[in-house]
Order: sequence, then C-alpha cells, then structure tokens
Amino acid sequence: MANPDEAGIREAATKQAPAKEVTMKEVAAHAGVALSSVSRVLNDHSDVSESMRKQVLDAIDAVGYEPNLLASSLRRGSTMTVGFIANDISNPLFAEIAMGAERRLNEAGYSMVLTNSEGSPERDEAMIRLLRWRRIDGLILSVADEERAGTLAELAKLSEPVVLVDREMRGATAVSAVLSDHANGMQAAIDHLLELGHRRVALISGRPGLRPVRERVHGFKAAFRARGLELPEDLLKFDSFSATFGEQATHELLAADYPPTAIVAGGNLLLIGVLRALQTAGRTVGSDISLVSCDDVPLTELHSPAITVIDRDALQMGEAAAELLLKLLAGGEGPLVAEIPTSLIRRASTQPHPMG
Amino acid sequence: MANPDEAGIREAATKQAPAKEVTMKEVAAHAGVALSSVSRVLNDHSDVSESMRKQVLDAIDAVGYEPNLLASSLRRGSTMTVGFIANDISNPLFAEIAMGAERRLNEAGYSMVLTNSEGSPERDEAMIRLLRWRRIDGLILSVADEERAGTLAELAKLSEPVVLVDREMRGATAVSAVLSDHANGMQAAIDHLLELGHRRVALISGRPGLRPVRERVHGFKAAFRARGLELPEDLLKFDSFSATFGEQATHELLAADYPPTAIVAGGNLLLIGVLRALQTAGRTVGSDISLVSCDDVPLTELHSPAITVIDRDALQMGEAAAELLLKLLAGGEGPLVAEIPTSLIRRASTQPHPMG
DNA sequence: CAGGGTATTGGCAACGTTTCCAGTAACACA
DNA sequence: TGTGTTACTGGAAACGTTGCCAATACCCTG
Repeated sequence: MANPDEAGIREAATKQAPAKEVTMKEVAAHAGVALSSVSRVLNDHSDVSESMRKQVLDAIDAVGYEPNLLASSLRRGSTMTVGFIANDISNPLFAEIAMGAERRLNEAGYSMVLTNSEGSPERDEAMIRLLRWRRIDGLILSVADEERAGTLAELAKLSEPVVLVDREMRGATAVSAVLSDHANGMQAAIDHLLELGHRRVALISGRPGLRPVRERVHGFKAAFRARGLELPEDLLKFDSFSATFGEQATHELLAADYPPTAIVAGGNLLLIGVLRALQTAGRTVGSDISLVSCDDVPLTELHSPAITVIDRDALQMGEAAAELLLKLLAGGEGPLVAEIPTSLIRRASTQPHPMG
Repeated sequence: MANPDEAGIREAATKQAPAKEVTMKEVAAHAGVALSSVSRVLNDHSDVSESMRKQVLDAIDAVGYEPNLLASSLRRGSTMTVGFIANDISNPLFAEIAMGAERRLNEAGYSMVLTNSEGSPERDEAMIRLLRWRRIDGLILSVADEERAGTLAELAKLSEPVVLVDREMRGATAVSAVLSDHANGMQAAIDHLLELGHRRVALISGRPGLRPVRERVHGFKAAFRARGLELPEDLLKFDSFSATFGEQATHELLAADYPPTAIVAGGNLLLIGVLRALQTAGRTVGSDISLVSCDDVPLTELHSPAITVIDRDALQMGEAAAELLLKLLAGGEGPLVAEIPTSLIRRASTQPHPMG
C-alpha cells in the first residue's frame, strides 16, 4: 500500500466525480451577503430586513441550494427525529400503531424513523444503539423482552425520552408507556364464555414474560375466580405469538383427554394458526368449538362465522404514544402513562356450550 | 428546516439541559493519545499498533464514549442509510416488501429508514425531499402517482440511486425498478375463469395510471382476445385500492342489468370491501359468484370458501429491490430491472359458471 | 555511522451548519 | 455635535468527525 506508484494510481482513481454540494456558502457568495445572514433567513430569525430576505431567497433558488440536515443537526444538537422500533412490521396491528404515531409526530414537526426488530431481542438492542448513535430526540418502542438486561442497558444509556408501547420494564427506573387494558378485556371475554356455559376454556398466547400475556392471564383468572370456578390450568399454552405456535398448540389441545370447548387466541397471528388447525381437524368454529381472538383485523370480521374479538384502537395507541413523547420532549416530567381501553366485540364464533 | 411551522416548536424545545456529550476528544485525552489515533482505532485502519488499540479501546469504555453518526456522516459524505417510502405501511404486502429490503440492506451494512406516504402524492414529495436533505445514500420507493410532475422533480434533484417498486416513471429518464409480472398473472386468472365458463368477469382495481393496474388490464384483455371473446368493458371499475371502493364498486356491479358472474379484486384491501358487499347482498362466494383476488394474505386462505389468488413473493420483491440498489451503490451502471413472477393459486372461490 | 526504509503517530484542516459577539449605519434627541 | 438607541449585518468559533501530511522513532543494510 505504501508503494508510491500505487499511491499515484489510487490518487488518480480517487478523482471521483466530485459531486460538490451546493452549500450556504455558495448562496451567500451569490447573494453577496454573509453566511450568517443566509442562516438567519433560512431559520426565519426576527432580525432580517425584507430586502435581505428577498436577496437570499432569490440566490437560494438561483444556485439550487438544499439544506444539509446532518450539518444542521450536528450544530444544533437536535435532529427533530424520533425512532420507532416495531416488533413485527408485517403485523397490521403494529403497522397501525406506527402509523398513528407518525401522524401525530409529523403534525408536531418531528419525523419518525421506523425500524423492525422482527421480535428479536438482539436486534432490539442493536436498533436502540444505532438510533442512539444517530442522535434521535426520542424513542417509541415495544421491546421484545421486558426482562433482558442488555435491552435495559441500552435504554439506560439513552438520555432522550422513551415511551414504551404495551410494555413495562420492571428492571428499570419507571419509564413512560402507553398500555392497553388487556386484563379487563380478557376478563370480559372469559366471562362471556363462562356465561355461555363453557368451562374448558383454553388460552393460547406468547411468552408469559410479556405484559400483554401477563395482563391477559390476570383477566382470565379473575373471571374464573369471580364465579368461584376452578382454573383449567392444563389449557394454558404460552410460547410465542406466531401462527405456527397457534397451530401446534391447537392440535395439542384438541388431542388431549379433556379438550377445550372454547379457545382464546392471544393475537392475530396466533388466530391464523388456530384456524388452520381447526380446519385440518375438521372442527367447525361456533358449533363445534367457540373461538375468541385478540385485536380486530379484517380476517376476524370476514371469517364465517365472524370471530368474537377483544378489540382496541391501534391508531389511538400510536397517537397516544406520540403524544406522551411530545410532552416529554417539550420538557415534561416523566414518567407518563396512558391507558387504552379494550372492548369485547361479540360475534358468531362464540356460541352456548351444547351441554352447558 | 426552513419550514416556518416548525419554528415555534423548535424554539420552545431549545431550552434543553446542556447534557455535554462524551466525544473522541475525551477518549484521546484519557488515553493520552491524539484524536486522529482514536479515529484510526475506531475505523480499524491498518496502521495501528496493538498497544495503541488496547489503550484506546480501554479509554473508550472508561469514559463511556458513543460515536456520533451525524458528525461521522457529515465528514465522510455518506450516511450508510437508505430510505424506503411505502405507500401504505398497514398493508401487509408493503410491510413484507419493506421487511425483505431491510434484511438485505442490513446484511450489507446499510440501515433503512422506513416512511409512509399513506398513498398521498404530496407526502411522497415531502418524504423524498426530507430524505434527500438527510443525505440518504439511496432510495427505494413505490410512488403514489407515476405521472406527477412534482414527484419527478423531487426525484430528479436526488443524485443518489433510486429503485422503484412496481412502478415505472415514463416521464423520467429510465430508472431502476423491481416489477412483478402482473400481466401474465392476470391473464392466467382470467383464462381460468373463462375456462370455467364465465364471460361476465368484472375487474375492480386502483387508478389506471398505476403500473399494476395497467399491466393487469393488459393481461385481462389479452385473455379475452386470445379466445376471440368480447371484452366486458362495463365491468371494469377503477378508482382506488381501498376497501371502501371495493365495497362500493361491488354494489354497483351487483345492481347492474347484466351483473358479473365472477369478480377479480385487484388487491387485499379491495378484497375486503368486495367480501363485505357480497355478504351484505347475501351472495355466497363460489356458488353464487366466483372470486379472484391479488396477493395471498391470511384472509384469502382462511376464508370459506378459500379464495383463488394471483400471488407473488413480496419478501422476494423487497430483497430484489435492495439487491438492485446495492449494485447501484457499489457503482453499478443503471438502470437495472428485476422481474418478479406471479402465480395463480386456484382455490374454492372459483367455480364453473352454472350456465356455462 | 550514514542512509533509507517502515511502522506508527500527531497536528490540522476540512465537512455544512448555527449562534454569539461585535460592528456599522441610520436615526432621534438633547 | 455628541450620545444613545434601534435595526440590521459580518466574522468567527463552535458541533464531532475523518483523512491528509508531516514528524518521529525504530530497524536494517552497507
């Protein structure tokens, strides 16, 4: 590499298309004013004369100037950007939350960069770190693992405000969050099933470490307890929110000695697996077995029979998350918490237990 | 940044705490070496001694240093970031494309910032401009309007490589793109319906300005022409890809004097509307009316009867888009084009025409 | 020991902004 | 005429990096 001949060649090859950027300097030169005046015009400071403003503005589109937000952010110490780390962007629920958040943030002049952890705690950490290095002004996320030390550590290093979506991190000092009321939603759903005469009610959901799962289990138990009934412990299946787990768990449940007469699927991906399994096993939803799902998606409405769901307003969740973050960004004291209600939408998939 | 709306907010937010950053300077001081040596270690240049490397690395986590990617990008002239502008992130199809692209880009060391135009050409333009000002290294997008002058202008100002997803911009100098083969897919689907005896086949799709719509119409016409049949011009409905339009168009079609015996929905949102309308009208999919949709989503598989679709691999589309962009980023000469095949998945929603 | 590498390091000027601090001109007032 | 005030403008120092260039120390050869 130190060969002088090579160096020469490299130098020649380095002679890339310069692609010289048009900077404020050019604008200033063209307008015959100082750099600082151009800056003042661009940031509409109070102390600029009309003639100066016109002069600079003309020069700007004469030379085709475009601001460099990197330089601006570096100098200013703020990027006007917030990060959003989604667990799974292909899940319409998260997509809608992200959309709600982005709308609200854009209104306030912030822009949002959306990234996808694909449910991996490692990627979670990597994304937090990357966004931190990018100097985002705030972060909205739904961590993949609430207990993970690495994630906690990465978040702790972030001095900017953070809002969790449907997560609580008990290992950390209290952090702002928007939380949906899974417990009450689930309690209502289970109560509905019990009312219909079901006793063998199964719950299929993700890892019990996650808040939505925890809360739903609370609601589940509360409903049984309220009626003085014993909990069907053997019908609780926790592993992941994926369709494949939904399918596998359903098969296991159906094959048991005392199979359930009703199933609750803890998410729209799980539901897909459950439906596949029921179809394979030749069971008819509604008449053979009752079914409840979480989160209203087109499939639940259009399935025949239509599927009873515990619903919540995903858009609203996103907006609420953005709202909290904006409050914090404006200097508000944290932690702030917003509760999003859930509601039970009864449809044809839940029918009275034939022997109930 | 010149947006006057932002001024007030920024001013309010400026009253931040100082929060002095830990920079390379601190690291250098702590290690007793020069700033440039720290930089060399961080970018692992060849000419650093082992002792220096250790010394600096130790100092780095002694002082808790975190790189500032803004400064780095500014200096280096490259952000290692590519933008992705999606039409509608809550559409699982786009979400999957984005996911495919992000995976491939991450592998190559790039990170992706995902934004959402919500199908609005104005937002399209605004997003292109913003990303340009952020100095992204490349852009993947699916413009909302292929003809719009403003969008063309914004793209023209971008000197970095661009890859379109399922779009062609005829007003611009040729631009790279990943295109799916809608024409053949549609032709196969229509041929399937014609084979089943259907003649009154309706097509509901988005605005005809968009490539997927254009191509599908080609395929549609080709299938009729190939059999020497006359085109049912009155059954072609173009307006938007939304569920509401799907519903409205279906109602119109059903109310016509010569209603269709088969409907093709040009997207998964349209399908939702079509299904709603059919349900309202009391028509049974399959026996009363045949149905084909575009893009395989859980709903099509799990609906009863299951719905015949023209499928394509969305993940692959995203990966292909990233692949093309990476080639261009590596200095490859454009424009590059990748074709993604479509395939017809026959299911129970397409049945022989009773009178066929 | 001179001479010429080689390997490593330090210093310094950028990158494109913003912002503080002076400086200037114009004007009013006494 | 001098003084103070107002309204603007220019200059220059940051922000945190990177990369070129020169400097140093060391080693090897003759």
